[in-house]
Amino acid sequence: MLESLFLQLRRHDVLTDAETSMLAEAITTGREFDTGQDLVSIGSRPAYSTLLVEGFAARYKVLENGGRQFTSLQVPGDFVDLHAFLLKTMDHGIVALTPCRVMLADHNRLRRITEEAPHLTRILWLDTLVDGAIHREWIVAMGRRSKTSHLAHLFCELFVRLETVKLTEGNTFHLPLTQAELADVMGLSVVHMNRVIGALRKSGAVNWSGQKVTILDWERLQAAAEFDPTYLSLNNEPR
Amino acid sequence: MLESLFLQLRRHDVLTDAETSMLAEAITTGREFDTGQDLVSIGSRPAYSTLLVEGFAARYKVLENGGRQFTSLQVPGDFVDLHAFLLKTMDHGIVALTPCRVMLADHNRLRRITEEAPHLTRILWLDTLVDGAIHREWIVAMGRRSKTSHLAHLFCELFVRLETVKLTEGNTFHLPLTQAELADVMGLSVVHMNRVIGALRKSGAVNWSGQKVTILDWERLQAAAEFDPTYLSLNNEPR
DNA sequence: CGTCGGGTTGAGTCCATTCAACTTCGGTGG
DNA sequence: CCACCGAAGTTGAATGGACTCAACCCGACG
Repeated sequence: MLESLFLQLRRHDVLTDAETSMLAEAITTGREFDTGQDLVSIGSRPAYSTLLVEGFAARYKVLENGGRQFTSLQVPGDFVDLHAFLLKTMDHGIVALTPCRVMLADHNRLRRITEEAPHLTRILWLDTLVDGAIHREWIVAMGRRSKTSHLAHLFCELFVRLETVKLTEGNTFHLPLTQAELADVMGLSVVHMNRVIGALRKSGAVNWSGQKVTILDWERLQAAAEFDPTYLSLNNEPR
Repeated sequence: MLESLFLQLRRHDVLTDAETSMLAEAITTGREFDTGQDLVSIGSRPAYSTLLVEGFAARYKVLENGGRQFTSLQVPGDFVDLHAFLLKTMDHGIVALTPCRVMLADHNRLRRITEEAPHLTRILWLDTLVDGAIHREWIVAMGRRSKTSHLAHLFCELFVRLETVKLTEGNTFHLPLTQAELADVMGLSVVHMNRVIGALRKSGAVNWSGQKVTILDWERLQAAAEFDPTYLSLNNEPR
């Protein structure tokens, strides 16, 4: 159940057996959610952090006019609300985009880790820092990239992140989002989202149909996106 | 020199004298930068983290077409690149928007803190988590708020953050940004930025002229921005 | 007095939105 | 078996927002 998490963490640095088992012991009972349910709801003060084990989820905020904005997409192995361990109060919700299986890490256990396992603590801290780095990249994409470039960047990012947790096959990956949900990622209307997808499709670098994204020309996609994976901190080095 | 930092950290939780002095000892020599200089440059692997003591700075990325996007604004007391302690490689630059004075925290000292002072470690971790929360709020603003609402939100955020470090006077604060720089925050052209500012000014909730922002009607500004400061984690509680 | 950086304004173009219609596809019930 | 339905995707047309290009204002400063 925890392989995805460790695949992610071990891309950043080596984990000892002791660290692995200490973290594994902190993560207990699972739970399942249906599509559309909140894994974590806004305003809550969870006593545990949620590890996404299977399925896709997203962090979001809703405005008074009904507009919804996703602030991140979460894939298996992501600690979707590790930040709540210290932020205490959730300032946003997390919704299941597909049926999801999660496991829970008790905050008391996490606190114990910070007291007894400094290196493991740094790795968990790093995990939240990568989240922040992704946020920054999204801000850049929303502010200064063209819409097709933004979409291309998103595909690049998802491909790399899913590759880490072995959820790609060759140059394809499963993307169970509707165009309306993607619009809530990119801050567009559904109609325009559809046209941006059409444009990128026509460019020939990538195809997306039936929940399946196929990268036809990685070089060209990466160039269109100006994608530089540095921000994902994928190299393994002492932290 | 370090008051601003401690004002910020102490809004989140109590710091003991031992923690205060341990952190203070980790933060050494200062340095000064002129407007426009990079405090930290993209691609670098700093051996220390930079604490902004005086002045305004911003994190940014530049795209191939020359477009620049700020991903955060930094005010005195902000650890502008604490994340580099674990991310190692800077994936963005940090530029001085005014003359800046900074101090440096050696990464070896920070590592020692993670090994000897778990609670202080959690507070520093929290500091980076608040950064992430601000990023999320910016994503929401860029994606789904109207432009005037986005600007109003930014003013609310800056007011609250500057209030924490005692850089407000009544309902005014000093904002040493050009409209072009603000445009790089909001992802707009300079011309349109100017019009958005004009619109917000005309609404009467806030005024901005000569580097001085005056909030004329906080209630109305906050309503226009749908500003909820929860994401800044300003309540003091055990972390 | 002239220059330069920053701010402001107008006009025209392009982009993104809304509203609306229509398609496709799976699922469900008569 | 097929008729119907709803969710997702696609397309067209009209409106309004945001961009570029360009001009001009203004105050600081040499």
